[in-house]
Amino acid sequence: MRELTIAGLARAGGVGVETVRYYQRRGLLETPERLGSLGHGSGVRRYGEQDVSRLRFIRSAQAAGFTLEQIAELIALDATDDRTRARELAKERIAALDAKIAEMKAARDALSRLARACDDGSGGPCPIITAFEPS
Amino acid sequence: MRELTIAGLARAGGVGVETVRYYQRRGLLETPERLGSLGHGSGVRRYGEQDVSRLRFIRSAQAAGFTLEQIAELIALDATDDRTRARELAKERIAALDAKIAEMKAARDALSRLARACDDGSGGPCPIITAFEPS
DNA sequence: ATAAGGTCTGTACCATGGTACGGAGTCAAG
DNA sequence: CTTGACTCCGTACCATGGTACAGACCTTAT
Repeated sequence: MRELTIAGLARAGGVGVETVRYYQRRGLLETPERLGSLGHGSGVRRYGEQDVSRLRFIRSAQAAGFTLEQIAELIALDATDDRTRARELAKERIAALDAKIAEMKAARDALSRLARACDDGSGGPCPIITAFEPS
Repeated sequence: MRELTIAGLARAGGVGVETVRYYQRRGLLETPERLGSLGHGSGVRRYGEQDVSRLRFIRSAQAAGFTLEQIAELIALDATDDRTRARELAKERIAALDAKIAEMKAARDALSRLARACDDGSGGPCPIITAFEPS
């Protein structure tokens, strides 16, 4: 454990080094002490499994639509045991996610209709703008 | 037709006046001539049904994940009859949408698991970060 | 022991999608 | 014919989530 340099951590999380540093600045990832090979405290930072899983969590939570600020709260929350708040945030996000998913499905269907209408075979119109009008 | 002022158009589209102007600057909405009550060309711009439906289209397309730049292309495309390109864009976006929807469903399920785990009833743990790990 | 390549810090810059504001002009009601 | 609300225009500013240096330092292989 604690064997990765920042580049390794970034690779493991599928992000760039600068992004890791950015998350550190935002308080989403820790910035461990710089450890020299002889303990003189001015070496390089090392990261381990904890950090990798935290980084992956950040990416997943982003995919779930949480902002970085909310993710910071989730991480803080993970350390405490405030189940009530955790559930609250989860439920809020589930509702938002459900709404967004429905919206995207509707958009998907509109696009699907559009693609079919604009098939070269049919001689009909291919009206992009009206394709999104409430059908 | 062509009876709305910019505030009316904005209201009809559910956006702010500044947003309408922004879309005009981006070339997504037209900026008609300023018409004075006596035709002296220095009055106020008026907007009609076309503009409203265009504005609504912009919002829907945004919900579908198109960027404003892509939306500009869609609008331009709507005027031409390039069915091939229209289909292409639609299909691209459908694929992206499908991927995103799947991702969001996965996130939703992770959150759902989390909310259940953090139910006050269960005495178990309420581990936010690990809730997102590939189950 | 030196050179190459990664790290660290600070700061600057970027794209996207707005939002705000000052100052001048215009319109509509009283 | 004034007053208040709205419009127009230009420009500045904002939040979010990064991305990109430069210059100094550290580590590692040769």
